[in-house]
Amino acid sequence: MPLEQLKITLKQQRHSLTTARQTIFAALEDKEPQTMHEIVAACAGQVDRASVYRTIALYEQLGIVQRLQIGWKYKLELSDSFHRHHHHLTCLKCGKITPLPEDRQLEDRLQLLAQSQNFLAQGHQLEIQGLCPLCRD
Amino acid sequence: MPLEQLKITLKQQRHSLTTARQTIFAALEDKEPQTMHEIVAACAGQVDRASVYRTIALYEQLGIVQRLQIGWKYKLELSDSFHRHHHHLTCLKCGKITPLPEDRQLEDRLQLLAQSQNFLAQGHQLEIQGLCPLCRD
DNA sequence: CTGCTTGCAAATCTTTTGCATTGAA
DNA sequence: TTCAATGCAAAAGATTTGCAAGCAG
Repeated sequence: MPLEQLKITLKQQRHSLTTARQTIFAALEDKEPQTMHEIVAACAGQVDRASVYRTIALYEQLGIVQRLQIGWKYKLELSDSFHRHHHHLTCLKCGKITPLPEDRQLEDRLQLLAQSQNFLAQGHQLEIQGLCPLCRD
Repeated sequence: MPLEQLKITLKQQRHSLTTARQTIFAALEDKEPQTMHEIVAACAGQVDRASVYRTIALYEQLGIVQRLQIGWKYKLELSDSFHRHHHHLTCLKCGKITPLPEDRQLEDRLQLLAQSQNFLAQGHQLEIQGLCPLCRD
């Protein structure tokens, strides 16, 4: 149960599980990556804008959410501990975001590339832009 | 000569090569990716903030510069027509950005992945985050 | 209870726009 | 000369902060 995992993660770092934090978590669960604006809207009437920002910052710090560059602006989604690690395809025409299935070969290659530069890789972000099946015609 | 290429690209789309545009181009040439703030600072006294924004927007539209998510904020650099296509490694500790050599195998894999979803890939962005050789110790 | 969280309002920072003026072709 | 491009100032939008009040543990 993902809510359970949220609770544990917060507890571990001595943060409390408030209703505002649950609301924001719920707004992110099982959704495509969203903009701050969308998250604030989703919590309208329940959580103040400032608290959304504060909570998202906390969640990023605790590795609960991750920020992605999707097209022009950044968007937010639950991180790999809550979703399976994945990347996205963005349609440049209609803006639709499609998750990519995990690809071992790709992941291994990235690890190797980092090593070739003597870097200790800890994470990565990838976005492929193009036209979705519907828009490519 | 890159300046020549800038001139041609602008002419083709019926845009003129002004001194402001040259200044901004020069500020981007042979540099690591920069924030808007840095570009504005680099042009201080020569080009107004508003013109920097307008010019960068034009350059993105014409494919002269590209926007990257580097760590927390986005940064800008000349695009692949002016630089060789590449990706970056970002050090999470010192913030240093290192370009990665082009990797055919990686690029092919990405193309294949997009195809598997019936997407027409037109571009992609990749950032690997980790610790650079100096900070990993 | 007690201190961490929140809401609210105000302050900052970033980006965009309107408009009169300037400059490239 | 002519219209696109620029500077300046003001508007709009996004994010952050101070502080008193509220809630979780």
